Amino acid sequence: MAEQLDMGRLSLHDSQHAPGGFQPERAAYIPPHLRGRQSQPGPPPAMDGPAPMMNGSGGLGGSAWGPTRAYGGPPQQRVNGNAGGNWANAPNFTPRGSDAPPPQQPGGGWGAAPGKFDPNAYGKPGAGGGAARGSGDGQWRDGKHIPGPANPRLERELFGVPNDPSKQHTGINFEKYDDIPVEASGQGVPEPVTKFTNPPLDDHLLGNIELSGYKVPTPVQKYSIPIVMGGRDLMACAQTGSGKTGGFLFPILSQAYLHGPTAAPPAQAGGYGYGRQRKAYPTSLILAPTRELVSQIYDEARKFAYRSWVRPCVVYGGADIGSQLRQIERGCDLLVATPGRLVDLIERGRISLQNIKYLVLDEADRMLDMGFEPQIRRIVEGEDMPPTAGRQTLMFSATFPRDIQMLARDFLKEYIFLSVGRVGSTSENITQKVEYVEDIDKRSVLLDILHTHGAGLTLIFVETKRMADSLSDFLINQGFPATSIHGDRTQREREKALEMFRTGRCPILVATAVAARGLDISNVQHVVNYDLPTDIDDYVHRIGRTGRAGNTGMATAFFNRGNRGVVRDLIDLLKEANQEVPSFLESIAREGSGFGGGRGGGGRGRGRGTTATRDVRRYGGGGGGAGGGGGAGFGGGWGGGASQGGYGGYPPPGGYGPPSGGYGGGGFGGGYGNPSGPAGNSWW
DNA sequence: AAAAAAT
Repeated sequence: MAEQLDMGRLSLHDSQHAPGGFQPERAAYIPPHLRGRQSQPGPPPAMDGPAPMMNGSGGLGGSAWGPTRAYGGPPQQRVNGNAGGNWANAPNFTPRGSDAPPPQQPGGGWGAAPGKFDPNAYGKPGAGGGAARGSGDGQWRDGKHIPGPANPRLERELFGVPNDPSKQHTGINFEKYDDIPVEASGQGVPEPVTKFTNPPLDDHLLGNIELSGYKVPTPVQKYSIPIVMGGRDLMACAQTGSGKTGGFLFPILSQAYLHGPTAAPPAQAGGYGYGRQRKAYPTSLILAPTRELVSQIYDEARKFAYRSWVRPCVVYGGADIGSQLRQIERGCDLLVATPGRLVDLIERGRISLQNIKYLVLDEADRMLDMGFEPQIRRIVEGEDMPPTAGRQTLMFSATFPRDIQMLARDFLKEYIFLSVGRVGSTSENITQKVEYVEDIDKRSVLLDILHTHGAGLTLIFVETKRMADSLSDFLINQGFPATSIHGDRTQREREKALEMFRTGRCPILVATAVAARGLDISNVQHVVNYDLPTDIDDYVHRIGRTGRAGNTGMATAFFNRGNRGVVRDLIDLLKEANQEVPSFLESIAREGSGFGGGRGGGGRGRGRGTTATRDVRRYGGGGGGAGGGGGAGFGGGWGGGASQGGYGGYPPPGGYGPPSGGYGGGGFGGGYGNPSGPAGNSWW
């Protein structure tokens, strides 16, 4: 079945093939070591003049960074002008090309005089000009970034029409984010930036940021930009909505624009016959857990890569692999992927990681929850990815349990630890209500709510896929324009449901956890937790779907005794957000069995169960911490010796700072680096 | 307990 999402995504590129022009059946692929080399006889033109516009000739770009554009179009050559280039600021990185200069490099290859390549090297006279490709159709030449031509149509697609609410950016930016607490620790933390300016950011990137409508960096971005641009590894505890996508895309792309592609081709033995090895060598890899998330990141990347020489690609399962392969073949500098599909492509020999300079693991905790650890380890440690010293690694995770610490220890080098406050917790623009509703009454109470708050988008969370189906069926039978999204629906159905919801044609969406995190849907007016999650972090994520972008939002939760496991966390959260705490919550909390409210005992004690964000190297390194004393008031954290008890309240009332007696001993049970106890994410 | 993810 054709995947609508995929088709939609790829149609851009497809439509950019030269109309009636050169359109080979398979993308012609120039192996990286042959790029930057003449494919046709003829003297190389002078390189010092302005970049020749190659209208009417298909540009077969030359970049060791990634495969080349094979189709006709405006200038696409990305000739390697910076020999030995190393735009990653990563220290100790040796361009591979200098180790293994490939044969047949007339006119100098890697390590030769910069800027002496032939911009016309891959001109294909008569190949016919096509529409500008937009993202990634700029060039790198003579050590300079030469952006592609403006493309109004694409600009509208990427950035939207001004004042079109359906295209407005949500969840980021806005000065109100300034009150999100951020704490950075580690050796040599650079000063945060306060604005989007050059320096340190590249002008072309700044232009795209402006087109995107972002005015001020979010707190994560203020810190991550100088950290990443300074060549440092980063472990950031931050959640969706904090602007972390920009937090890694901005510095990565800025470096790419400032320093150009690496001139190093992948050193590889064996023949490269044309059309034989069609392998992509991306320089940035971003891994994320869900298809929706990688799509979203890709969409952002396309904006910020607009007219640049960096070409973003996305791959994920459930969609036609053929079209993804073709997309990759046309050039792949920055790859956004779910782990499974990436492994598949690596196995097929279509992607090599040996040019990776930037590795980003987004929502790392979620990826481990979903069982991706083997694939992730394989990708990072078991393939041809450069070792930690040869790349820059950025990890983002909402929480920092033991297994994530292990991952950080194995994947990162001397990293800076960034702890970013929870967006939802500080904002009071979400009105949270908790109602006591027995299971059998939920439907009728929901109908009441839908009748009362008719206008606007309503997102309803349930726990099971079956419930999602039955509830949306019920609502439809009751005459409500509802649809549903969950993991048993096809990718196409999911996309369709989201689109119907986004556009308001189906203003009621019943969702499982698949939609809880990461989805940036604007204008959600009301989030109903029809079934409360068992994890308060999930609750925070869910209600974070509303009240975004400075709008006010409403969140209603149906609570009954089946949810008493979260009652303590819920109360704390409501108080923290200055919300009313219904008295039944307090009394049910008192019914609870004393210590820990049933949570801590199993060994997961996680402070209040919310995002725990301590830099273990500072606060938890000692091996002896016996599960943390669980400071007064933090219900969890009594897990006993091997738990992570007491390691973290979320920003304690007094803000960040060294842990004081108030919250636990800060002991990570068995100690950082020693996997003796139960796994950090064990079931309870 | 559920969900998601390569085929």
